Amino acid sequence: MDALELAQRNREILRAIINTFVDTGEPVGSRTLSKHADIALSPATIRNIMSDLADAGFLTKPHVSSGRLPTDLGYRVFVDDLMDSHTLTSEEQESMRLGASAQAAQIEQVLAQATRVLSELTNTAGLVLLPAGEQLHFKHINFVKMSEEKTLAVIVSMSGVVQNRVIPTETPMSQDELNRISNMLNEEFGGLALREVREQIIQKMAHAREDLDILYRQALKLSKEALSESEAAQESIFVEGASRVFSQPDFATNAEKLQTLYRTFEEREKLVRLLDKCLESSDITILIGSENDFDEMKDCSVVAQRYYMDDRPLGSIGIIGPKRMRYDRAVSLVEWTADSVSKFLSSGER
Amino acid sequence: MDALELAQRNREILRAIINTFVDTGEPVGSRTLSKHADIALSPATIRNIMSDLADAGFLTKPHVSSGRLPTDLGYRVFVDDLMDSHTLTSEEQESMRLGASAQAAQIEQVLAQATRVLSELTNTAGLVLLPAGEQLHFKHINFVKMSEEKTLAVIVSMSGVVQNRVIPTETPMSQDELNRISNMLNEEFGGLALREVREQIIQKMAHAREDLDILYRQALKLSKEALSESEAAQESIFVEGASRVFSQPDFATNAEKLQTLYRTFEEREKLVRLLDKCLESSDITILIGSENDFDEMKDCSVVAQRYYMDDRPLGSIGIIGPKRMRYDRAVSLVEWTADSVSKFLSSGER
DNA sequence: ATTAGCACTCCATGCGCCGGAGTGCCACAC
DNA sequence: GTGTGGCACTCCGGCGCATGGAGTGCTAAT
Repeated sequence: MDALELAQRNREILRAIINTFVDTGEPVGSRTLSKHADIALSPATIRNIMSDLADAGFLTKPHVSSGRLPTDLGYRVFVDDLMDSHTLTSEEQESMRLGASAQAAQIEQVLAQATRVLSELTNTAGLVLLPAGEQLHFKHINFVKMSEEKTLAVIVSMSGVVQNRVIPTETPMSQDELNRISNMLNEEFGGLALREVREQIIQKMAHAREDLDILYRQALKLSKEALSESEAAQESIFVEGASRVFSQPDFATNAEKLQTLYRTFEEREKLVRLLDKCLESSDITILIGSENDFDEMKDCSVVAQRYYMDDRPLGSIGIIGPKRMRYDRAVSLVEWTADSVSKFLSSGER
Repeated sequence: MDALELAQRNREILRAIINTFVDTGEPVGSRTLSKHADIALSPATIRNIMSDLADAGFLTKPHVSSGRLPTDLGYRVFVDDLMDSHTLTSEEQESMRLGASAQAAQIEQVLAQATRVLSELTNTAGLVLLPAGEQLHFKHINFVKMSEEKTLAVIVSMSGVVQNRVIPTETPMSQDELNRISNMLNEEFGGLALREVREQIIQKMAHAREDLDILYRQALKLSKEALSESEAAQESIFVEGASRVFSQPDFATNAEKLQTLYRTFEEREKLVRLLDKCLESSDITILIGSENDFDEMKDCSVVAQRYYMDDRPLGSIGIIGPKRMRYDRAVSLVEWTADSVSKFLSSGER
């Protein structure tokens, strides 16, 4: 008999356990729970139910004679089925107001601010994956001559992301020539996705015989360099308020865990991978404990959501915190933030 | 009678104490020291000397019956007078080779790599203050029209630093006009310090009557916006390997200290202030413990040095680690790194 | 089915004890 | 008077032990 299917009451108990555990951080015992307002059962009965829930894999206990706490699976059914949806207070909504000050800001600044607020409100680390590579659309390219051998390419995307790369140049060109090349490219490729631009360049280079303008061929060559694999190199992430995670009582006591966690946050590479995963689904993504693939983060959960510009997903924004977190609030706040950011990026405000 | 002035022997003892303390991390006692090869004195004698050194303020002890460890002042005389100068191994020198791979790199990447190596070799956090504001010289400016109300300014400095700012535009201009404005400015201001450019713009705006080209006046206005106070906003810093500091036994045990230290590293503002201070002197700067003005870092020391491009100081590079560090190695490595970076930035390699 | 009772387990805390490392001081020797 | 051996004293840290509290699992009664 499936503990979940059968008994509404069991679900109620599981929910209560998780709620109080999230609240207190202590394993919760049957006595404590029987005092809980909503539950009019004796400790003994609750013990039986707890035992069932533990058999079903939703609860566990740190040692044989202590209270229960949720397993990853327990949290999973909680967020999927049991959780009340949290409604944001108007202050919370207000804090996310991407104010008039941001009016003239670059996309990075908007995202950074949103992440900061998100981190503050949830008391976890705020993360945002910046738009990169495939997501970007070509707006403008510009070349600056740094020396005889080096040229700086500045690529501006429609969304306002600016990338720089230095490219070595074999055939020296004057700044004037570079300017003319910029102009050509801007007219030709404006508005296309970077991927498309890359493809077109390769095509055109293949077709371009000597009958073509030599400058044009230079232009193709330069821009190929400038745009090559720029996605991989540029996949980047902001992290805001990581120290909030470290000061959570769940970690602050355990020095080694803290160390490895700190290193993971510093490297960032794994965080990128996590947020990347969240990019795949249009729904909000919740990864609880070991559901993410990284052992050193098995005590953390991730809540993240894509953000858009004009219905095109650009990146993802979310939080990472201890497994023991207020998932209801986290979900609402992340959704609200992703929404605000998307609206801001898409609206005429920009 | 000054313990330092008088006795060469006392200095020898102090040096030995600091060396072994740096090595072991344990307070060092008279017995331990008497076994030290260089010291042929009985524990009792050493105790007397230690007592003198403690009276002079160079040593202290955690509790009444434990070994001695250096005070900040003790470290200070150590680095000033007692320290042997460390000669780098050829591997160490080799690691700092800013290799051919960096050939075509931007200044940020060079600095980031140097800092990473520095952090690895010293097992502390590597820091670098990026060139900003006053240090920068104008190379190229470029405007991209983002929308009717917003223009993106891309400023490239001689050293290869790229800054972006979005500026609100009242009078809409075509991309073509913007290009012409860029050209004007590039010709007019190329090579000047940003500060000078700002000054000239203000001067010229004051003098510019209607008899001047309207486009030129627009140019001045735009560039003034683009360059305004850009220094304050852009003063920025790289931190690499902060986790190395946190895992030092000096901190790893003390959870609260760790917390505040994390936060300090995350905010970065204080780190900027520290490195800024190091910019003032052309000598290598060593700040031991409370010698820096921040209480939360009174258990840390900073070793930093300016780096140059063509004899112009651009920023500073260094490390921050626990007070108990190998100052001799730190000094050599920081000097060597700053030197390598300066040579790289100044030489024809760029 | 639910509950009261009971024996049992485990953790955390506090206490006392003891050994080790180190100091400070005194007296003695050269 | 400078260096040294000896000795009493201090303090830290680890260990064993007892104790109380929280909680469980099981059984028997309602």
